[in-house]
Amino acid sequence: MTSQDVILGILMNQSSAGYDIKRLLETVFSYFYNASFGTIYPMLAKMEQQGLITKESIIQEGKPNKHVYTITEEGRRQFREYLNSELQPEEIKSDFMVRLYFGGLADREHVSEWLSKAIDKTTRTLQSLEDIYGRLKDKKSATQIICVRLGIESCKARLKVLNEGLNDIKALDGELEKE
Amino acid sequence: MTSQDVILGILMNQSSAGYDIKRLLETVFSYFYNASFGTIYPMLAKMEQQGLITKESIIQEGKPNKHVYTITEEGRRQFREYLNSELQPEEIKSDFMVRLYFGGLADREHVSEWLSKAIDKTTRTLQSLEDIYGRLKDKKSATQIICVRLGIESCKARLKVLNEGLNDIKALDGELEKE
DNA sequence: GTGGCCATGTAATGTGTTACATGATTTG
DNA sequence: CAAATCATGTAACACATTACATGGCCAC
Repeated sequence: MTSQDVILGILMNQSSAGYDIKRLLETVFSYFYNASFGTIYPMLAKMEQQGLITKESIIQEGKPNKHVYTITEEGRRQFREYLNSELQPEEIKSDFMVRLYFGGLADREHVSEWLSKAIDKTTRTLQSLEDIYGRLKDKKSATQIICVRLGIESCKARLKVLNEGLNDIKALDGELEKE
Repeated sequence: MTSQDVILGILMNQSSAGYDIKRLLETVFSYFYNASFGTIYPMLAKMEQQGLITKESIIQEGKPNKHVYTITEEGRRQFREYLNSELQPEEIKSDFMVRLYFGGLADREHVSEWLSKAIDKTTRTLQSLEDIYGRLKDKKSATQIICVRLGIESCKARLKVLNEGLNDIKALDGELEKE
């Protein structure tokens, strides 16, 4: 899976401009995918050249002009090819988990701070996923519901362990202060 | 966090060769980090040049020779600097979740296959994390236990939703066959 | 005798991020 | 009046993967 496949998938459902694609990625996709403008805009230009999408310039008042891209038949074919291709393993790069693993080498203050930040972030992610779930529960496809539920349940499980972990670390701090 | 930080962290605990580092990453780290030989070997060479680590050649019989690297004081300083640096957000790239999101555009057979594969993989990951947990529960630091428990509970939550999801999809298939 | 494990390394390639450049409009 | 939002795009850079090259030993 590359950014091209993701963009094609989005355009399968509705024609969009690069800016809109970024917005969508930031909201719904942020839990499992991300791409910057520096990826999206050059990729859209490349895809247009290859005939996977067509560009339409929309002149807006009070706002910059938009380039709305629409998927072509060739683009649809390419997307179907992606769906038929081999499923790729998940790629994760978690600074937080790496630090936790090496946590024995860090001060307890640092560890507490990392845990607190992870709790904050996970809480916010959970909130946003639950919002999405509430809004889309009856409208969206079965697989999108599974997708959002996966995020929600993962966040909940994560929060449980994170909170217990933070308590454990703080308990260790308490013991030390007594001595 | 770059591969350099991870390698330094590993070498903080024990001197290792590139091959051993890869092995370790594949087992314990695989849930939240990964690096290929093409990253590890050039990085070790670069780090030696910069004086962060020292190389010792071990001549082995019946096996190829090994280059065992040991962290220097400068390397330790550099690693502490990493622990003091700003926590970086998690990076995830999940082909599986992307496909699920676009699942409405795919055949139900494909979706079932993806879910089954995800269930298999998660089950195996859970198994390996529980093995690690069993072995290290009493030996390792509090933060490493949190780290492994995060993986275990995430996998369990994931499995629950995946199994429910697969049943839902199969139920839809059943309905269709009746018609 | 084929394939897998041990063990290191290089080069080509792919892919993506960050920072910069531009500029009008709206919101606090 | 500063900052965010809308909107597009480029160029330099960082970083990593894949495939290749080498080669002995061991198990099936």
